[in-house]
Amino acid sequence: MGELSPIDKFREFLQTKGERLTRERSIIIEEVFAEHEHFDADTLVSRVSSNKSGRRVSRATVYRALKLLEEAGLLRKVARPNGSEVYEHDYGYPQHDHLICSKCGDLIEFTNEVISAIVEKICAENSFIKSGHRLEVYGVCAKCNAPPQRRHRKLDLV
Amino acid sequence: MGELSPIDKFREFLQTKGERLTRERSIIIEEVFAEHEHFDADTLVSRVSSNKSGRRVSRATVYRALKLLEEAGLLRKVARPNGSEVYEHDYGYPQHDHLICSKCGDLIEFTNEVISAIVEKICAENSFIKSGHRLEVYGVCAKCNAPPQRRHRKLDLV
DNA sequence: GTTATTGCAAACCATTTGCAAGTGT
DNA sequence: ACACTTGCAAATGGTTTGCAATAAC
Repeated sequence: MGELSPIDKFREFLQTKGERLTRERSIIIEEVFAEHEHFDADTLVSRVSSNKSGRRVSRATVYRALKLLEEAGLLRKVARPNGSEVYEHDYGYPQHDHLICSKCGDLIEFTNEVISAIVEKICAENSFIKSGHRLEVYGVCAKCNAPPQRRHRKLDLV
Repeated sequence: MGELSPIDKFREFLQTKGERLTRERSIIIEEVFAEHEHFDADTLVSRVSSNKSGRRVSRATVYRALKLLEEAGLLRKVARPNGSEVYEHDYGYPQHDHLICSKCGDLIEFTNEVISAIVEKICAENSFIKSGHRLEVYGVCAKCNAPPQRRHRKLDLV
């Protein structure tokens, strides 16, 4: 069985709900899956506004589509580095968690099977039916934590 | 060295910032530490409004105080079961994480040292200076997942 | 043709903020 | 006295929604 492409998965999802794959939704999903990186609603709104097709998609429609994409299992919210939620692909990508830099806002992904296993065990012990988890580690990334770098380092050589 | 009470810890914190322990802040911290349970800003607002002393504390002041209590290390945000953030005591309580029931909104605490250890290791590997973490497990708790209980079970015995 | 979807602008909701009056040290 | 804090009401900012026009099936 070949894996469905995101858009086909979405089409399938919409069909089971009696909803429609509109031009706007196609544009949105195309932008969302153009690259595998984290994004927030606002960023997506500007990306679909400057869309090559010249067609604009309203903010409201983007928000409505994001909700559907989450429901469909194509996206998931993973963090809120600066207040607003950040999404990432949740279709065809392995489970992972994030280190969140409080200075630059960067998300660093990591995977760890042991954590997942422990979470499973804890759920079992509590008769808790897990649907997912989110592990966010806060702190400062290596880059931001580097010693105050000499500015204009090249000048030292002059 | 005896542990400071929350209010003493707060007083100390305020002093180092050149800020004051006002009546309003005292009322708030008393309410916050009256019992060890999760709460959100809105709940706290109503609790300090129906305060026994008859004195009201405004919503703005509660929000300002919550921010200070977090800064002081007395409170931490732990989850957002229904959108709004939930606080809990973070002074004198051991590190733990939560199972979050999507039906009843309950938070079930659990502790696991292995998870903390793994998180430490991952941070080290990434030269990430950790300040804290938050592990939220989503799903349905045992209570909500129970088979639709016969209503009025006692009637069976009649 | 019927029903879902869009864009707009207004509504929402939690949280934050400016400011004048009040309070802690 | 002085600087910090309060309450109020208005502002904010991200997200949602009612509705008439429009598009998918």
